[in-house]
Amino acid sequence: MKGKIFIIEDEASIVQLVQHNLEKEGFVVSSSLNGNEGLKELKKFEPNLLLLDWMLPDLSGIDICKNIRRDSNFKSLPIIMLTAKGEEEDKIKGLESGVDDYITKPFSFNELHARIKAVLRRSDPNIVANDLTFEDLKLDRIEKRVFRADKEIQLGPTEFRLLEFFLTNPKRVYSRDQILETVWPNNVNVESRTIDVHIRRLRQSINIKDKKELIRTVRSSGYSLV
Amino acid sequence: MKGKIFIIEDEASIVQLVQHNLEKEGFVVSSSLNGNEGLKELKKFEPNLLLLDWMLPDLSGIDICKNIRRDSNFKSLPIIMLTAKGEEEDKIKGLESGVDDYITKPFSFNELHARIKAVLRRSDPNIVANDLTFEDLKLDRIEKRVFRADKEIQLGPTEFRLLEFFLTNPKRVYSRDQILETVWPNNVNVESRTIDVHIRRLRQSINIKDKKELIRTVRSSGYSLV
DNA sequence: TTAAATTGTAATATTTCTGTAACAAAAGAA
DNA sequence: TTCTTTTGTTACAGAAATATTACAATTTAA
Repeated sequence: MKGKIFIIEDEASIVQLVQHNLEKEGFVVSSSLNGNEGLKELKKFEPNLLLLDWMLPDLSGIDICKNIRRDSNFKSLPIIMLTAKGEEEDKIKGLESGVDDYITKPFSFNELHARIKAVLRRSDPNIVANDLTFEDLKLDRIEKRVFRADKEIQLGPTEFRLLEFFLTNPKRVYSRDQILETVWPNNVNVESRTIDVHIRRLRQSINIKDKKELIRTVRSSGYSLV
Repeated sequence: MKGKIFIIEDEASIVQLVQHNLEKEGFVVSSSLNGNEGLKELKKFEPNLLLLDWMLPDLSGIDICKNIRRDSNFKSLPIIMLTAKGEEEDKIKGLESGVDDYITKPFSFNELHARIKAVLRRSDPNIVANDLTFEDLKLDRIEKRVFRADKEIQLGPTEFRLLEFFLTNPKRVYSRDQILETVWPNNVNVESRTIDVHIRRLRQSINIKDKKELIRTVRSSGYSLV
């Protein structure tokens, strides 16, 4: 999981291309072809970044931008504008609308990807970081390896995702529901008790003799990394 | 406990959906399907926020609104109107009826939740705050931890909720009934004396030698944080 | 194709929490 | 003071939540 990206763009071909490539990169992507609906879906989707077309059939990109900035829950949502050449870059550049970056069509996916990473790195480093660390725990997303005190640890895929999830927000307590929602593939129905078992497995793997327990149980609430 | 919300809305499906989700978020929720009764129940329930349908079978939303604003006990109760599309948003927007926000149906729960948080943040910051503090007492809702004079204190779930409850309104005296209503899960029947025991347990946990007692007993009324 | 690893669940064990009852103590009322 | 009401304290049994284990089914690797 490298974060969620929402796209509002009326050219279906662009959406398709970008969405497909981003998903290949590990992002969770959702999109809308028009402004009004997009705005609603976006708020439901709660992305970590928005790709926003400058010219839309109904609402203009700026209006959407303003709307988002006014909403306290999305005040700091990073936005990258997609503009067509000749759409007065200066205007956009100088805008007070609160855009984090913009890119001119046509663009290569690599170009876009680079910008996305750059913007996300600023706003929420954990989302794009290749390495997640916490105390003497280290997780390498590229090589899919986990280390505790420099000793490599073998984890199954689910335990890996589970640890990855905890590492993006250490200390925070997550309910079993929240864990299920983000660690398990969507619409998969697993018992909430199943999480206990995976927690147990994860604990067993990452715990080293004489080192402190890293996963805290918060009775009636969930688990957290400490 | 993240505060109490009352819903007056005649579409049972909406009520059910919203109520269920709000409860999952930790709010205590009560609702009514029509205006006249709703108004009565609301005043008994004493919510921190009201979700009010604009079009009701008996009373109109505006009438309810006016009634509430006339009642000195609820003059400043935050209200979010639920309107159907085409119900002349301008009118509502410009209204002097004293609505704090409004949302157009159909809406996503996330959208509603965001607005509720925004409105509550303005009217009663403690209800949605992540950290609650009072003197040298600190409660962290995200990490589910409690500190007294910077020393962490271990609390059971019920004691935690109890303290959380007191912290949202320090100094205020709460009757046992009020405490029961908001700290205990709905429709659970426990002896009112049970609260005494939990108060005792909470006291035992948060009291530090040489530090003053934080929970005050108000004979024949209840308890409060001082 | 076989062996090894991974997953979800159910069953069982263990821990921690809760509510109540019973009695003690304190505060008001008479 | 003495009686009455309310609150404090304690201990304990049952409940609830979590931990642990084993296992069958499935997926992946060899």
